[in-house]
Amino acid sequence: MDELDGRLIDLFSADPRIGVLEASRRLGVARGTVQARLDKLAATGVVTGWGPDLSPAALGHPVTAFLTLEIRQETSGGGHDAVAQHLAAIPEVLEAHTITGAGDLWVRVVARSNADLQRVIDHVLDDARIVRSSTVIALATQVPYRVLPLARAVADGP
Amino acid sequence: MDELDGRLIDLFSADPRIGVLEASRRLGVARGTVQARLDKLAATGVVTGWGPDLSPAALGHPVTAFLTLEIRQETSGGGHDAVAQHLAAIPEVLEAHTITGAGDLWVRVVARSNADLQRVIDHVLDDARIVRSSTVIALATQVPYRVLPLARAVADGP
DNA sequence: CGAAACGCTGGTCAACTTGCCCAGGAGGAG
DNA sequence: CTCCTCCTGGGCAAGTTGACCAGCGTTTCG
Repeated sequence: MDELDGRLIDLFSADPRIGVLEASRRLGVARGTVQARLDKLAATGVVTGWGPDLSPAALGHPVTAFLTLEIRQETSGGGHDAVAQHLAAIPEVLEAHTITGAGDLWVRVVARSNADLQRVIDHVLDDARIVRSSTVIALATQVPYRVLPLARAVADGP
Repeated sequence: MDELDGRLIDLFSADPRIGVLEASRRLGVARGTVQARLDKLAATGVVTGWGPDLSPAALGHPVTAFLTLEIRQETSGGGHDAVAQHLAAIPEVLEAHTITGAGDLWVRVVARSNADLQRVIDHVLDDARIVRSSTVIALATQVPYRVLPLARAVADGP
């Protein structure tokens, strides 16, 4: 991940349609170099995919909420994984992580409206292993999700 | 956003390199149709981009944490935006939203290690408008970020 | 009912890009 | 010094793209 990789990612993030040849022209390097760098970035896992970025809002789900779930402590284990499976089956669940604290789970959900959010939450909580939950609603996005600045910082060196 | 759009997004998510022609072959529709659908999906904002997906972990930042910030109440307003600008300047800040509750801000950060996380948090809190903060560290990802299931649900109808 | 609008098909065309190959040069490591 | 890695610049066949077009079935609307 050197400075050329940084400029390469910058370029493709700003203009993903350009293709390898055009990128090599803009960066002033040979086409083979661009191909090799892209292959390496994919091989090292820095670039995980080129799929389309989807907007939940444009899909009719403009409401985002964060749920914090408390999971029943079980000596048999597997409680987390079982709940995770339950969550993964709900399309409105976009993301879920275990977090520090008393065996808690953090979940990002979206919904069509505040009323619809109630339905989604009910669906999420429909699992006996969930003991308690709290909900906060995201009002506005101050910083949209982004990794590019981090990539720049890493590429431009410490 | 009908069923064909759903299959189209599915296809390009699973195999972004295929191109319009190959997609039309696999879906059994004319090439012009695929082009028109993709144009429309982009025009309606459902597909916001085709940029490379970057992995913070592969960039050397495997530690994810969520910060909840309490912002000083100001009658002059603009406190949120000013803090947002402060946050946007920090590469390790991947995302920030205002949330319900007492004027709070929710922030996602990454760091190179738990020790490095301290440095990042210090950096985030270096703003006089931030009154209080709490931190939780993400231990494991139970459900990775995804929008595809939601897109399928929307496409396949209510 | 009839007409217009719309979306899809299946075809053409030139221009471009891709994937793959190669030999050679520059720079660092042993 | 020599090996090794990376980058360059070139060439090739095959494939893809973007832009068109006429035709046709369906839906919408006056």
